Amino acid sequence: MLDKTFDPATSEQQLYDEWEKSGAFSPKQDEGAEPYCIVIPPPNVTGSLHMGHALNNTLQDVLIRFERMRGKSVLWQVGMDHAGIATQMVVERKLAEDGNLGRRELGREAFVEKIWEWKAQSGGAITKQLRRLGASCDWTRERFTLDEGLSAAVRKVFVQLYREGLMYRAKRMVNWDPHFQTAISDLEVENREVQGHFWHFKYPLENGETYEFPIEYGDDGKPVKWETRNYISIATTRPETMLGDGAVAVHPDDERYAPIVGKRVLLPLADRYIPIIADEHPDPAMGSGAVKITGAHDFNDYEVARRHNLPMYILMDERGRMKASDIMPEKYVGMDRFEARKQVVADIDALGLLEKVEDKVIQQPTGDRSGVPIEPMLTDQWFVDAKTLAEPALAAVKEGNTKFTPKNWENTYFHWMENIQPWCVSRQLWWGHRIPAWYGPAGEVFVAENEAEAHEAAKEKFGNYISLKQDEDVLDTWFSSALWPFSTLGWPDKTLELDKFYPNNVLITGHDIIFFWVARMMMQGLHFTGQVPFPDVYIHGLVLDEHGKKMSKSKGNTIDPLDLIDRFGADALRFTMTISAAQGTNIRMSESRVEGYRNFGTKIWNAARFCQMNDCQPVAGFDAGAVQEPLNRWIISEAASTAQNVTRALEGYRFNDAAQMLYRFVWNTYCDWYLELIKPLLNGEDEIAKAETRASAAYALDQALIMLHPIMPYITEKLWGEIADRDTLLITAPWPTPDAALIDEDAQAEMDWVIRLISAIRSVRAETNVPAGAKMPLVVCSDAAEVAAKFKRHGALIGRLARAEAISFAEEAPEGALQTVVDEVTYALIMDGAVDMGAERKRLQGEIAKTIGEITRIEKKLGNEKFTARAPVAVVDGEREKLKGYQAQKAKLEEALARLS
RNA sequence: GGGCGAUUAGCUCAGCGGGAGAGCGCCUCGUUCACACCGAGGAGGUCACUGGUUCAAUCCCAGUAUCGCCCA
Repeated sequence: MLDKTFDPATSEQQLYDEWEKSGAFSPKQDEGAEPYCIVIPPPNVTGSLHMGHALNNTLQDVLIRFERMRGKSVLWQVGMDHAGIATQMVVERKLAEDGNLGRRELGREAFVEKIWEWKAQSGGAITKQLRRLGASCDWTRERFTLDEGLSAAVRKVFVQLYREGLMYRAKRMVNWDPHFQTAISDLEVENREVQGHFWHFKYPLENGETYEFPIEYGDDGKPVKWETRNYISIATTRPETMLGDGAVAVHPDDERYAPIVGKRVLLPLADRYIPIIADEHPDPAMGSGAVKITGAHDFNDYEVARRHNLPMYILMDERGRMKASDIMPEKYVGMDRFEARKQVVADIDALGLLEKVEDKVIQQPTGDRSGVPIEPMLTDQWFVDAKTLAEPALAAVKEGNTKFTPKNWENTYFHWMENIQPWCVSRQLWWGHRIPAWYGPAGEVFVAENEAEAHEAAKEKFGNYISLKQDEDVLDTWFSSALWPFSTLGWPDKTLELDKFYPNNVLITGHDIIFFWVARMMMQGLHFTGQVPFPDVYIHGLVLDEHGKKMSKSKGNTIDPLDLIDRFGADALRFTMTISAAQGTNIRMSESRVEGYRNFGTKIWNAARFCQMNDCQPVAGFDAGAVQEPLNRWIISEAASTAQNVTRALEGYRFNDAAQMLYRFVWNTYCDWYLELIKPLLNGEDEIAKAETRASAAYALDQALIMLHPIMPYITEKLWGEIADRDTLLITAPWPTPDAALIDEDAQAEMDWVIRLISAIRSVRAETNVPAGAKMPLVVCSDAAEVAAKFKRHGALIGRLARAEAISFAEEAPEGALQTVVDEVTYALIMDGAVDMGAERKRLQGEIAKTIGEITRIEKKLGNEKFTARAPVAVVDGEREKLKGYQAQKAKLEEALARLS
């Protein structure tokens, strides 16, 4: 006998181990089975399970389990990425906490050794947590981006791109993170709004020259008043960069400055002369309309400087400290950039050149990991020619070889791909794939898959052995992640797995990852395999808190999925995620929701318990199509149409619909009605009907367990095992095959009538305050044979569920009875005590009013000639039918009311 | 500034050209032998606003307002 509730804590671990041991997580070896593969978006080796992971992996697991049950050879390829910056940060911090030598003191080799030690001990916590969620991924094939095989793939890709001219080293503007002292890609930069200042400086014109500057304008927009100026006014949010200015730019159409374009100003503090140039970049409406140009420290200025061949002065070192150079005044050398900012402002002020300071909200580029302001800087880095790689990737989506669901995310993808910038892939870190480039004594570059090949190349060039030095830098983590859909399957080797599981079937991820992942995997996948990595991309929403705010540690509004699993079980969390995952919507996570779906689990648990108590055991060889009782034909029919709908929903990534339909089937159909309706049969005398009902109840429960399994794997597997001895675990049980023959519309219509009749009687009783336990004689006011036949079949259970007794037939309702109308037949309930006639009258009047409302609406519609002429015949006929029904109902209700008076 | 999305019951959200739905919450009743993590019944909505298309609009189109996200 089952307990009253399922206890996740005592069962989940055991069930998971059982699945894993059974080998169900690995693709089944069956030549005939269609392959199905999802590759996990690799979580970060430092990461732990958060709500986003819980959602992402729940949806993947739902599909994986669904397809596995459909008999496919299923692979959920799992693994982690090495997360260059994040991991290096974690380990450095840990070394510091433990009072060890720092990274630089340790040296590269020893430090990397420490990271591997850390990974062995505490890395990959998330893989254990994915198990708790119930993720049925193939752990035997777990991969890590720094595995030998995947590293070889990275080297091969690098070398090939280099040889094809799609990978190059260049001096370009990059986002420099002074905290980690590395370049990062623009995707790793967040623009944060911060309160800053707008400093207005005066740059004096050379040789004391002057010009007339308009300061007042008339109604026609023309200047009416001027002042004589011997300076140009510029405004900046970053005063320290003025030391590296190469020019002042004004818009070519800006008449205010036309007289001084081409002249020079003295750059204060630096004591250099710089030109005033005309360029489209400055916005005349912003500030003074004149912009200082610091080519080496601003992306826009860099473009201007290139157009005008301006010198670009690098002002800072890798930590963001002002560094010594020809143009750097001695006093600032060594100052931190923010200290230098204060000093520059003070010094300009001292020269009388500080015009004013405004408060201004500025968009501060910030390192998403370090949290410090990013310094745009001109440095030597390796870049991928993303624009060239993007072309086929763009075309693949345009042509529909890869489709996004929901489709509107394709716009985001297109926008990014069409405006793609060279991808900076080198990182000044130690943890990652070291760049396979070696340098000769004069900086000659030899790119090769290993050192020996580099030496060979060098020897060929120089004719003798020379010593080479490998590039110190490593590659962006996402460079290796981009290869994940095929590198994990063995590429570049031609493996069986690659042949079978590439392209993957679908990528499931959040929209914030479209750029990081989807775009780059599309580019690399197409370039190196000639095929899209996946035909489908499903983009799910974000998990927000109850108030619709993004969860973040700093806000303190995070909910820990593991905590929810502890309290409500993994199934409850998974069901919540699944039923909330409507396409194109975010998910607000609230505990009460999870609790509610835990209750849903308990509901099906108790339905199984009821079956167990009533000997409803699955019967071997049960033929659902041969069942006789309408009740049983009905539940089988409902199960079959649910199966059809759930299958279609999952095939179309409509997760919420699938969950919703299952919820309704289990709770509203099976538990609320079917189990109640079969009670009289189970307690009855008809042994044949009883046996059929027991088998049908067990069959329908099995169907529910099978279909719920992808969403709620634990509780369903547990029940599956508890209910009967099985040939297979539920995880590998067959998914229902669609069978239209099982759908019996007659049985559905008949049971629908039973349910409506019972509901109507219950409603009358409740609204007229009939005591809940009272049984009332029921008079059916009809002489139709059809009605009598239905009562013959279902009278007993109607009597039981509606608390009616002594069912009789008559032409008219007796005086003083409660009455209700169902399908144009009046039903009278005889009350032996005093009936609350006032309540009854009011109730009937209400029903009549409602019916009249419907009649009026339809009459108006049918009265419209254009409607009858232009609307489809079926619709018009349908309306006429409805009208007739309502009219008959109104008549019956009015009769009933009349009898009361 | 550009793009995308949202606005439906007290709350959280589905639906999307022909009778307004769910969960939670609320009210009334009920411990009848699966389940109080329950059952029965009920109240509650000019589907943001303004126009347009259509025989018919919560749904399609345009605009407005408010909110959110992304990009510059």
